[in-house]
This record gives sequence, C-alpha cells and structure tokens, in this order.
Amino acid sequence: MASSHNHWGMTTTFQHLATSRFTKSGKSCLTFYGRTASGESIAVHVHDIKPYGYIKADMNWWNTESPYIMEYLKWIVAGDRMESAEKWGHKGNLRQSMLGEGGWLDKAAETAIFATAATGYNIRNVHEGEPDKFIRIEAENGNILRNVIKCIRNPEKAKQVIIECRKKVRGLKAKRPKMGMGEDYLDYISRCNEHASQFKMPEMPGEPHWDKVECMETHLGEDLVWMVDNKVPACGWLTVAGQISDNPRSICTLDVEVHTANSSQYLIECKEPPQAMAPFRVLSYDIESQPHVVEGQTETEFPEPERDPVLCIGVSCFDMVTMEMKQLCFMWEPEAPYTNSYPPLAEDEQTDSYRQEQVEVRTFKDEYDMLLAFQRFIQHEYDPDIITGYNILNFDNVYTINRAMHLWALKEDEDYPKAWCWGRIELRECKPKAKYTWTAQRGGQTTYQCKMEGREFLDVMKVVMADHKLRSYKMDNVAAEFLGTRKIEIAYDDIPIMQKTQPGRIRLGGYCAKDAWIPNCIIIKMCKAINAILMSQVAGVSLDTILNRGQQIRTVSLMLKKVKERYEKGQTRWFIPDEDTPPDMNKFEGAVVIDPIPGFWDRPVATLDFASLYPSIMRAWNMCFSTILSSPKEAEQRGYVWNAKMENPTYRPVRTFTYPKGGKFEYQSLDTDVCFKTAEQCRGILPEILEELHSQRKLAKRQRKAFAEGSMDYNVLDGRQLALKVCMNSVYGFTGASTGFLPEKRIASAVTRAGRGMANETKFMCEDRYKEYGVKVVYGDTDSVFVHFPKSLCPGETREETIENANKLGIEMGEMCTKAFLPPNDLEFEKVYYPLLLKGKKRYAGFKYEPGCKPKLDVKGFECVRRDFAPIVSKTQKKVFVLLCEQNNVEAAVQFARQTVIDLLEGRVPIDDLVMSKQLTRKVEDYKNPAPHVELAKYLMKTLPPTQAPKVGERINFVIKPGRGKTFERAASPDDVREGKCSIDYQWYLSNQLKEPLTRVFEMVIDNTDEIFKVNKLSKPKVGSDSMFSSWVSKKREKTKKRTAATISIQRKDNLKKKKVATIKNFF
DNA sequence: TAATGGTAGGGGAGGAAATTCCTCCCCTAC
DNA sequence: TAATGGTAGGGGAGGAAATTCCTCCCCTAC
Repeated sequence: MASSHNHWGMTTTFQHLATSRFTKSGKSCLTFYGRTASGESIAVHVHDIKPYGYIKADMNWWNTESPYIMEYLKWIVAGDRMESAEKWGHKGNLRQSMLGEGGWLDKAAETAIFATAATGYNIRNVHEGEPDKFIRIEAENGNILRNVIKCIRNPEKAKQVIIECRKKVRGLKAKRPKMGMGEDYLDYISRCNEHASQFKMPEMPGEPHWDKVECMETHLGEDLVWMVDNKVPACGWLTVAGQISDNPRSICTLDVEVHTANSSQYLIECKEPPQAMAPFRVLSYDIESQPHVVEGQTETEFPEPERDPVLCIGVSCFDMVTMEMKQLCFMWEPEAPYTNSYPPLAEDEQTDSYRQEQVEVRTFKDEYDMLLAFQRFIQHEYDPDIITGYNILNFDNVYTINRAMHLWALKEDEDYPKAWCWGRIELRECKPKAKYTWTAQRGGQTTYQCKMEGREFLDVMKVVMADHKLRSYKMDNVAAEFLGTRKIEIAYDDIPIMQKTQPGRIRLGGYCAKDAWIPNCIIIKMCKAINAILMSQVAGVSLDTILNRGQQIRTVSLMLKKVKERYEKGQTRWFIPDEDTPPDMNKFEGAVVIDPIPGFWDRPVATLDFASLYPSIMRAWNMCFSTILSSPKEAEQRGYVWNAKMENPTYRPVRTFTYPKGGKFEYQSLDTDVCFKTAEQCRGILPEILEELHSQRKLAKRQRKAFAEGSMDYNVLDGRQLALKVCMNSVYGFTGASTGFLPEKRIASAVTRAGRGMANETKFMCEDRYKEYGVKVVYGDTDSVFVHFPKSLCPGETREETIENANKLGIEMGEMCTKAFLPPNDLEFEKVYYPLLLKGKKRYAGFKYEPGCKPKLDVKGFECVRRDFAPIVSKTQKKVFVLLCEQNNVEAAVQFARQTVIDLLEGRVPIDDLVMSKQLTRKVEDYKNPAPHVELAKYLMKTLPPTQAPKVGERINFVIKPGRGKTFERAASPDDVREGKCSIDYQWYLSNQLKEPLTRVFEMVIDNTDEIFKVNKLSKPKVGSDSMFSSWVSKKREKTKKRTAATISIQRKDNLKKKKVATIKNFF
C-alpha cells in the first residue's frame, strides 16, 4: 500500500489520468485525477499555480507602458465580469455593480500583474550576440494573463473591445433612489444627482502607442506549462504530499489539497512506479432508444431525445490490471414482474465469449429512475476513469444527456437529482457541446464534445477510424475485423414491437449489453487505452489532448520541455514564440520516387531502407529553428564556414544534385541552399529531442523482450515504442505544416531535399559499385531503393540459397552506402522480393523474404489493398497475385480470373462482394463533379430521417444498377438490392471494376489479356442489363461489326489458337 | 471561433474540347 | 395531269461518334 496518512497530511502514489482547471478566489488551480496501484481513485487539487508568459520587451518599456496596459486591462476584466453576470442572469443593477464603489471596475483596477526581467532568444532568432531582453509576466489566473497578452499584442483591438464595453455601460440605466416618505422634493433631486455622480463613467484610457510586441509561450495552457515546470509527467506515476480536505471537492476515494506556498506539500513524479499501469477502470456503455412509430407506417423514424424514451443501457466494465469484464444492463421495465437475469443465447448466436446469462440486470419502472441509476453507478458504484463505447461522442452521450435533461425539466422540481452529472464533482453537469469545424478539404462538419470532470471519454469508433483503414466503420464490421465476432441481430424497426413484451425487452437488453461489451473487447485486444496513455506519457500532454487534439501540440510540448531543461542546466533560455501568422499555402517539394523499371523481376530484388529517414536527416544536419541560415551567404556573413572537403565545418548547406540518366551523381551548391549551423556551434533542440526519442525507443524495444507477448508489461512497452515512433515522425510534419504553432517550411523542404539526394546517391552507388554485373535499381520511394540482383551476382541452386546470398549482398550494400552519409543516417538491408511484379510508381507486388520472418505476399498500391473497389476485385486480384508470385502458376491464375468473370456474369457472386464504398469527404453541395457515392448520399438524405442519413466523413456503400445513364446516375444502396428493389449491372462490374485491375496484372505476364474477359455463352443468364448479355465487347473492338453468334464463336476459335501461341513470359 | 502534420502519385469518372467519321447534298464531268 | 435523260465522283456542311485532354476525387505510399 503506497499511501500513508495521518491527521495533518499524507503521501500517496498514484497514476495520473485527467486534469482540470478551476479558479479559487481569483487564483488558477489544477486538479489531477488518477488511481492508486491498490485501486482507489484520487483527486489532487494544486492551488495557486500562477500562470505566466513572456513578451519581447525590456523593463523600460514596461515602466512607461504598463499604466496604459493596466488601464486597458481594467476595462477588459470588468467588461468580462459584466458579460458573465449578464449571462448568468444578474439580478441587481448592472450599472451600479459595474461603476459603483467597490464595483467590478474598482475591483478590476486592483488586478495584480507581476513583471520581471528575463533574457534569452526567440527560438527563431538565436544569434551570436548577447541574449535579448524579455519580460516575464505572471498573473493570478489564466484569464487575466490572456487578457494582458491581448492588450499587449493588439492594442487597437483591445481598444475596440473597450469602446464596445463602454457603450454598453452607458446604455445601462442607473436606477434612481426612491423618494422618501415626506421628503422634500429638492432634497430628493440633490440626492438623485449625488447618486448619479457616483456612477459617472470614468475617462477613456489613454491611446496606446506601442508597436507590435512579440509574445512567447502564452498560448500553451497553464496546465501544460505547470506540469512541465514541475516535472509532473502526463499520465505518469506521481507522489503527492498534501492535506486531506475536510470538505472534499470531488467524490474520489482520496481528495487531497496541495498548497504550493507550503513547502511540505507537493506533487512530484514518482521515479519508481509500483507497477506498469494502475488498475484504471474502463466503462463502456450503449443505449437503445425507441424509434418513433408513425401510425399506419411499418417503417420507424429515428428517435429524438425530446420525444422518444431510452429503453435500456448496456454497460460493460473492466479494470486495466485484472482485465476481468463484467456486464450490466439497466432496463426500463414498465411492467412487473421484474427481470433479474437473462437466459443464455441460442447456441448459434454464441459466436464468442459473451455470455448473456452473466449480465447483471437492473430494472426500473420509471425511465428517469433508470437514467439516474446509471448516473449513480458511474459516480458512486463503479467510478470509472475512462468511459467508452461505440460512437458515444456523437450519439449516446448526446442522446442520454439530452433525454435526461428533458425528463428532468418535466419534473418541475429544481432540487430533483440530475442524471447527467457523470464527473467526479458530484453536482458538476456534463453537457455535450456542438463543435463546428470547417476545413477546405472537408467542408463543414458538426461533432459533439463533452467535458466530464475527472474522467475521459474514449470513443472506440473515433480511435479505430484514426488508427485503421477499413472498408466500413459500422460496429458490426469492426467487430468482425478485429474480434471475429458479430453483434446480435435485431431489426431496427422491430424495437418498438420488442419493447411491448417482456421477452422482447429481454432480447433487447441482451443485445444492448453486447453492444457495450464489444468496444471493451476491442480496447483490450488492440491495447487502445494503453496506447493512448503511453502516447500521453511520451508526448507529455494530457490524455484529453491526445484523444481530442492534433499532433502539433505534442511536438510543442516536447520542445517546451527541452528548452526549460536546458535553461535549468544553466544555458540561455530559448523561447517558443506565440505566433499567429496567416496560413502559408505554398507547397514544397517532397520526396523522390525513383523511376521504376516496370516488369516481372524473377531474380531477387533487395530493398534497402533508410532507418527513420526524416528524423535522421534532421539529426545529421542539426536542423532546428535555432540553427537555420537562409543561405551560404548569410552563413558566411555571420562567421560560419563550410566547404565540401572540410573535416569540421561550422555550418552545412543542404545541397541539391545533378544526376543525368546513365551519368554520374554529383552534388551542386547553390546560393539559395538552406544551411544549418553544426551541432558543435549550436545544438538544435529538434535534433536533440529526436535523438532522445530514438534512444528511448531502442531501450523500450529492448526491455520489451523480457516480457511475454500479450502481458501487461509487454503491451505497455510496445505502446511506448509505438508512441515514440509516432512522435519522431511528427516533428517533420510539424515544421512543414501550413498553419499552426511554428511552421517553418524551409526546414521541411530541406529535409526532403536531403532525402532526395541520399536516395539518388544510393541508386548511383549501388549501380556503380556492381556495374560489371548489371545491377539495376529498379525502383525506390522516399527512403528505399529496390536493387535487382542478376543471377551472375547472386547465384543459388535453390530458392533458400539464392535468398541467403541476396541477404548477404544486401547487408554489404547497405553498409557500403551508409559510409557515404552523415551519421546517424543508416541504410539498412530490410528484405528481398523474389519475385517482384513491379507495375509502376507506388504499385508493386512481390513475395517478401524478411530475415526472421515467414515469407509472405506483399502488395502495395494495387486495387486489392484499396477500399474503394468492390471486394470481388480485391479478392480476385489478391488470389491472382498469390497464384503468380507464390505458386508461379500463370495458367491457374488465368483460369481463376476467367472463372470469376463467368461467375460474375452468371450472377453467382454474392452482393456483399459487389459493394463498393467511398468516403463522403465534404458536404454534398460542395462537390463540383457528380459521383456515384455522392448521388446515393443525396438520395439517402432525402429519403432517410436526418439522424440516420449519411453524414460528412462517413463511408457510403453503393452498388451499380442496370440502366442507360451514367454511372453516377445508377448508384444504388446495397440494402435495396438485398430487399429486391433493384438489380445489379454485372456487365458494368466486369468492364469498370474487374477488367482494368486484372489486365494491369496480367499484361506483365501474358500478351493477350483481352481473352480473359471474352465470354460468349453463359449457362444461366439471370439478370440482364438493358443491353445484350451475350458478350462483353472490348473497348478496343475490331471496328463496329455487329456480332452474331457465328462471328463470336469464330472469334473464340481464333482466340484459342492464339492463346496457345501466346508467349507466357517465363517465370523461373 | 478554435484548432490546425507533409508531398508524390495512380487511376477512375465526368465533361469540355478537339478530332474523326459519316451522311447528305450540290455540283460537275462525261 | 403533264412532263420528266443518266451515272460517277469531288468536296463542303452539318452533325454524330470517338478520342483526347483536363480536372476532380479518392485512396494509397512513404
């Protein structure tokens, strides 16, 4: 037990999970929520954290300008106060509260700001001279700090805000005093005047006259800054020494106050965690709501929380140490007798370890009581750290909370408990907030966010969509993909009928409980919670940030940590500027894709890869905001020297190169080359961060080996190395971003330029070194080169022997090339393709031999790895690759393809294999060109109720039905086909889906690919499009001869003859 | 508003533009 | 009712059909 306490204080060790901010007596405070190793939940309130930031100015500036700034600040702070008073329904006289003695304006005048001198460099301007002067500005709370910064950075805008505020105050009426009984009229008038003068509008503050002032580190959030300063790692193990509150703010088992002014109270990192992961509790839930029944209609409408009840809430819980799962179901049972448990499922429905009879059932006669019981369960019984489910953010949360609010309002009792307080502060409400985001690419999109005190929402759907590329993100499909199981089947429109009988309600409850169980299984199996927590630890930002924000903040956090760490070691402070420059939409040149030599390569093709290319380049050239020099000229002017032959230059340009076809690779210096100071002159922080991430990753990978795969320790270390890798790769993206914290495209484009040079240099070196053997680099993309080994260089009697020789040669080649590059760049031999079907850029398939792994078919870029082709295409193409690359059987591949064509035309292919899907990437009206999935989406939006209709960002499933129109006019919903409302145009699938993808593969192996698709007689024509069914006529048909049965058969005979002489290119 | 990783590249589909093909029609030669 | 020569072939005009080119869109590779 890691906690000990006495009357005055205690120390406890726990793992942190969630953070929240609050203000007490105007001072910013933070609460850290987490769980101890022994399973108690804990809240630690850290008081008075003093948010601060920096501005680039000296104290003289401050001394002259601060009176104006403070005068501005006064109005802004008071104005804020007034606005929030209005918002919360202020009852008194606003003008008096604002202007009266001791009113908001008076109080605001007392706002304290602490300014102290500091020195350092803006990280974008680290120069050779003395450090620049800065001012550290500290405020009592984050709001004040933000307002000060607002004034300083943009006084004009602040002035407008103040003018608006004063207009408003002027418009407020000052209440006259009441006339006293028998009071003299003149006395009353003078009293009125006196009263009025009390609330006289003060003068407008003086004109601002300062120029733009740069601000530093004011935009990062006080929680992040405080955690970095105090070395409190996000989601890390922490030890707290504090005071148990008599009046706990939270409902956690332990509730501790930490006053930073008191040195015996602290919150610090625990260096020796008791275990890898605290037993965090995860609760998954799913609700069933009642679809709306319209009289006289069989189809139901989607439920609305203001109208339709929640019928049951399925719940599944587990903790991250024992991993034992427990299911519950909260049921609305309007009729007695109550149900206590469910019967087992029928045997054919038991597709997995879900056991319906193990669900604990709780029934309620009243719907609101059920919602309340669920809320009690969260707050007081299970107390989860993470609440999860499938699509909870945009559906379950919104529906449940809105429904609870609606029912509560009907009670007309202010004191009636609120069923939407799910957080760790008893009465803190949890309200979903609609968030509208707009991006040029995606158009507008509404999503919901929900803040919950002390816990986090983790939406499995969101995580799966971010981490995995699937054809469909419906829960059923995701469950099938990852767990190999299915949902219980229930027809949506049957729900109202089921709700009418008890057996129906029981069935519904079991269904609902399973829908809560599945997300939990996915979290466990795919380590989603562990990985998110580890990412939070590695990036140093809160779990909330990991789950709800982008990549950039992670890099910023790492940079902030690094500049502070260096400052503590006595180095000059570097500041991260707080910029708001408009987006830079200019693109920069990216990676090189080496021109492929397409074909079927039947000797080993080794691939050599640069180990984490971009991070290594940044380390090698010491690329950072602090080390960049625009040109060699600037570098020389600032006293740095370089030439190509120097042993120890003090700067390095990133040169371009020339590499004529068949000629020599040579670097070329230009006046415009971006340069970087070398690490000896000025070590950049980005390279240092990357190096640390790299070595930590190596360590994690090594440590991982000590544990069994699948064990908690293994999973934690695996999640860690994964997070480290992602962090490393996002540094380059951070510099190349068009918009954001600190974009610097010069760095990103220098990185890609260096990469292009190295890839081309590798190609040249490999071909040059082994030119007597005719070695060819047949392809390469970004960080890889594919080297073909002719038989003379890489002999071998058997496949194994050949591969072994290829491995040796690959390693040798990698080592040879690595020597030519700046460390830590490293060209590694990775694998051999044998054989390799190389179609073109980003398209190849081969049988992959990776040392230490089983040989395996590897396909890149072809239709079979894409989600927007019908599965029939993917399956067929994949099988063809297997037959070609793995079994070397061209005949069988051709036969298989032909059979598929025949099956398709005879209607023997299941509908599921013909369903295509594409993402609806923007609002339908924003599409410039018509497309099948867009047209279908439009149609569905018209016919389905709004909540059920396709939304932006979703994938639309569609098939093509017969007809004369364009493809986009013939898109149909797969469900309509299943229900027999329309048929399928098999011809279209042949000509527009199967043909080209298969041709592309076969044309590399045989000559007359067209023959595969010529079918003259079908045994069982089932459905016909409007056109004739007899044959599919190749686009490149032999002029427009009308084909009669006779000509077809003649043609076919010819074909057969031709086929025999067709050169089937040799394989081995 | 608040929040915000990048470029290269294949290939399907629609639609505009450019091109080819076909037919009608007039005219002329004989 | 009355009066009425034909065929071959060049080439322009108009329009249909096929082709090319460009752009949008989606998805993938790295």
